[in-house]
Amino acid sequence: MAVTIKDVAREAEVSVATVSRALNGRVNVAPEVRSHVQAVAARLRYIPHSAARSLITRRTQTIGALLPDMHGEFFSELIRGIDRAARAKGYHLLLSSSHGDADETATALQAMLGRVDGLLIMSPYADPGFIEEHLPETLPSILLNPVHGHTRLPALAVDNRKGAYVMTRHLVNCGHRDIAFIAGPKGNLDAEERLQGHLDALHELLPGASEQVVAGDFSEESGYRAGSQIARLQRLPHALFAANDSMAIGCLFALNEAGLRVPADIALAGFDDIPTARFTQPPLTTVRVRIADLGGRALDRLVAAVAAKESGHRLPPHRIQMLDPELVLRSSCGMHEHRSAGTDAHEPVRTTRKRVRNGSDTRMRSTPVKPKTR
Amino acid sequence: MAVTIKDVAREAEVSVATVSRALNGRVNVAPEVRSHVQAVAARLRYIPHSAARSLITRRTQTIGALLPDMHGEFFSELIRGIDRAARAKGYHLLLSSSHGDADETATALQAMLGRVDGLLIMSPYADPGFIEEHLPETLPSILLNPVHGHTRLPALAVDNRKGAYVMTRHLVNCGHRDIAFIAGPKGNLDAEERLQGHLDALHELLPGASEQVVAGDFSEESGYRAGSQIARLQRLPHALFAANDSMAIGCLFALNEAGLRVPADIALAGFDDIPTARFTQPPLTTVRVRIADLGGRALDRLVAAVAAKESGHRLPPHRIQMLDPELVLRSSCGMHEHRSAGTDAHEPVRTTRKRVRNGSDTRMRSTPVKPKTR
DNA sequence: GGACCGACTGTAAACGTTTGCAGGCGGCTT
DNA sequence: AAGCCGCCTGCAAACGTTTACAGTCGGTCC
Repeated sequence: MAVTIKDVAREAEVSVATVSRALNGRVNVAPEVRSHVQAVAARLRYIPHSAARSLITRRTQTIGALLPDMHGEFFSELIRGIDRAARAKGYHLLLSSSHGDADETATALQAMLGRVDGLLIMSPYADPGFIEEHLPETLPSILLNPVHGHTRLPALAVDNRKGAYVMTRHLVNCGHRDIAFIAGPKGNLDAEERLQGHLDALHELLPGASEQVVAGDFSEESGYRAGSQIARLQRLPHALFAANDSMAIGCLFALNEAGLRVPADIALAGFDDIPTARFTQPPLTTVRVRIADLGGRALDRLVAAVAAKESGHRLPPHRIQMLDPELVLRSSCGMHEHRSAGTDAHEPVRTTRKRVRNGSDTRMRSTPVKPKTR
Repeated sequence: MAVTIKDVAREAEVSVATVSRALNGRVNVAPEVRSHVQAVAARLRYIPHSAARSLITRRTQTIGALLPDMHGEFFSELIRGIDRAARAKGYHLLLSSSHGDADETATALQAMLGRVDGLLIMSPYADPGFIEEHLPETLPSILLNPVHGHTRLPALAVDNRKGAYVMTRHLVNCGHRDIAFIAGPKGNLDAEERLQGHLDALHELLPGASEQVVAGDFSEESGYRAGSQIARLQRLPHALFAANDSMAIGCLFALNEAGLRVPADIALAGFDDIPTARFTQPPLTTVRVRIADLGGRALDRLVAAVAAKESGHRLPPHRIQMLDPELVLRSSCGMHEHRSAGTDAHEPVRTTRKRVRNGSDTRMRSTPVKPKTR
């Protein structure tokens, strides 16, 4: 049916071996033969059968991405980063997302196993036991956003703790002394790390301050509930730090409804910098995660691992690489009313600022910008 | 290296043929033999080599998705729809997105060719010439959001025209007589269809009304510019209809800056229902596109085409299938001030309303809700 | 002029599966 | 008791590539 290498060989009056060599850019094929073969292949619209090739070469030129059920900008940015990097390296991307539970994730993983050279895994269920159970030792894999205890796999993660720490420090620097935290779901690692970062900063910078943690689950509704609850308190906190932007936005609704003005009556900050954060009233101060970068770097590292395996080299030691998030200062934190952001300038890590398109953002990076590798 | 079917056969003391039949659920294998083989395969952690299988079966169980450079919710929803449907049908998803120009798209397409059973194409460059040039006749494919003249391929598209028509009709029903339109980029099909739908409604419902079309390019900035320009007019239109939400939001900023109140001074509507639309002040009336549905249906149809091809059936005639968008009524259109939404009830198509979570949305569907197939 | 060498090309094996075909074996029918 | 039939199993070919190895051919060196 389809045209194979044999058809090309017959038509070009050479052997299949020569066709293969000519088309794959091997040396040892006469230039005129090569161009002739290429011409014939193009004329016949020859498409190599990648399965046959994979069978003999034992590589698929495909990496798999196993992702959780995600929405919006976070998902699209992550994919963009992975996809771009994959194409740059000549790999295809096999995607499996939207897994609701551990079983689904396991099934999806199993289904990918024969078909990929490496695996990028981002999953709340990918704990060491799960990995041990379902992932062959020999398949190069990278974990994204894990820190699920320790696994044998290398990992890349956003430094949630540092991000939350820096935000809380910023709030303190703005003059807020009484800071409440709206937490994410119990058992969610991101949520717990953010809480921890907040508490660390609190204890360190405001010794003796009481911990005020309100429950939430990352949903807008839970933010709304937390906001209403807080608005009813006798003694209002100075500032609210929500573990993600969605909750911050829900909270903002509740505060508005209660007649409280942000940031005049109470300051507010979020985490993630979802696009909507720029458009709330007032615009939301938050923590930005460079998501596309996260995906791209993960892929680059995975490809390196695949290459290392094939050339028989020992893989470099499994490291967990942390990506620093950056503070995005808008007006909801009240910094312009209490103290200028300059207060943060005494922090030990170097900071950079730049004006961006919107005009109302001020970004601060907590570490020097690294030059892009490659 | 890896464990193959032969290893399983040797270990289970049967032939490879029996292993194959046992594992693939063929009939004609004794129950006890089957379970024994399964046990051995599991113990050995046997993973079938999918390339070898593809080679002989001539199917990859993979469909490719060729997508343009997209951001945010639209992208993630589309992928979600496709991914879910693919998994339900037992197909893998090979993704290639973020293509900036026709050459890049062609390269990505070529790279997919040997590896997929079918192709889902959404690309501004996928015109009939491009298709003819790069896509083999024999590969089942479906176009998403095209209507690029006519191609030999079946297609699924959002009915931009109808959506814009219905929105303009709604604005007219709200009492607005003087409606300006902020257009999308020239040459963009979505943009042109939306403009056309608006103009159709205008001419039909307000005969003799003058066309007021302001240029834009779908970016927030262009919406802002359009808004400033309109705010400076001697005679303000009653309503503004932006060809997408981003421009509507930019425009809203400009109107606010100019001291105009929405909807009291001027009504505003958008298109797409991006998440941010719920959070603007006032919340934005817009047109919702059920994107995940679009992706899911496209995949279902593609799989049907693949199956048809394999069973040798003639494919059903290539149809373009239109998906109706739905009106999302919030307060920016001023409907509650001029006329109640009930005015729309005389429209010929059936409408349904429901309260949604947010409490401030009223959705109207312009056609009856179809039961989910399967 | 013969041996050797280098550049190129062809032959054939191998990759891991699926599946058509044939054969074995037990039980049932006549 | 012989034949038949149906269930189950094994043998071996085939899928389309890549690549080790062998071979051809013309030229160069002694």
